[in-house]
Amino acid sequence: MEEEHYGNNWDLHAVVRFGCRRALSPPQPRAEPIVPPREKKKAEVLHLEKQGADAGWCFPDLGASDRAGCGEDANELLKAFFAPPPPPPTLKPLPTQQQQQQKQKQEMLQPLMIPSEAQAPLRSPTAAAPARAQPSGRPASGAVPRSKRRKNQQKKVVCHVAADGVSSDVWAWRKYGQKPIKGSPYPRGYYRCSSSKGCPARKQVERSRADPNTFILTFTGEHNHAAPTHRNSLAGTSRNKFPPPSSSSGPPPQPPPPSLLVAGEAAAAAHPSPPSTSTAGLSPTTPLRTTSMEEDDDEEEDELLVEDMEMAGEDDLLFLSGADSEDGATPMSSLFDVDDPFLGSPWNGGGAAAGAGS
DNA sequence: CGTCTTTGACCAGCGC
DNA sequence: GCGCTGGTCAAAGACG
Ligand SMILES: [Zn+2]
Repeated sequence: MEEEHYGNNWDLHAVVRFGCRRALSPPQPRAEPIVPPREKKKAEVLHLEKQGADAGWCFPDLGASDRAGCGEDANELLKAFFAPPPPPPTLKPLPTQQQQQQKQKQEMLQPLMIPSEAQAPLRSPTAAAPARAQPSGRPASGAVPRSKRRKNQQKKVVCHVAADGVSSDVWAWRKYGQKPIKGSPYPRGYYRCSSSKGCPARKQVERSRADPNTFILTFTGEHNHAAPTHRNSLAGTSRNKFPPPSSSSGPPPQPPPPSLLVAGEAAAAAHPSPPSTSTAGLSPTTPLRTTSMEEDDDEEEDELLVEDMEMAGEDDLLFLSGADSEDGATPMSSLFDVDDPFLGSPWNGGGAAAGAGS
């Protein structure tokens, strides 16, 4: 049930919105009561706002961002994540706390994130890192249980970034899942660090319901390896799936500036089409292959400026917000496909979207 | 050849 | 105790 609903809803909306992102920028009139009284727990979230990837992407440091200097700390952390040079391999299991997305949504609805009371002042002592692990139920699988994913105790860093920001990281991310979220018209994409096999770092990309132009990135886990100077995988990386000849989807994508790197997750999220892969990584030395995507109008969003970093004093989550940037064409490829295969957006030309489909 | 993407199904956690 | 949601895994397909 929900899926169907979501599918229809976010797909269309997403597609449409994105298509007109700039042209129409109506904040979604969706007035849904997204505030389920269900979740009210504690979560450690850091709220950071950022605009402009170039300005400085921020990466989450799940391990260190506690709440105390979240602002500066967070920034540094973020930077560290983004910056390939100094990657401290020291990662420790971070305490984890989970947050409720619905709550996030609420915050997003607000003009900026307000950490204040919105977040609950709770926190847990530190739990051991989740470390995803094995499927618990699945027959043969790995060795770790699906993870002890505690829904409530995972430290996550949430960043709001423009579409381009989504793909701005030095790490390569591989998409391992996508699901519609109940309070959001848009689906959430789940990405894992593909730079290292055992890297527990995970990234969730979701389109902001309030600002379709903005993406909400949630980082969980820390990288246990240095930033990749160059992705390990070259092969299937940037796969761009262009839409079929039919359609119009618009002009071909423009070459994204090398500044960003990373592919575009946002693209996917926002645009249905393209490539997928969020490859990212790529350091300045590495050319990014990423893909291109086809963005119709917004290709220019790439700069993230950190506008405000507000850390919720007690939030366990780090919120970064990137407003929409407008410069930069960041190719996003597959963050989450908002395009959804079900709807097939016109952008893609009919469905080519995502690609897929398989 | 290798990697990544996509989709479906399962499981776990949480809330009521 | 049940139901709901979210998160992850796995398989197949596709692309570079
Ligand atoms: Zn990693």
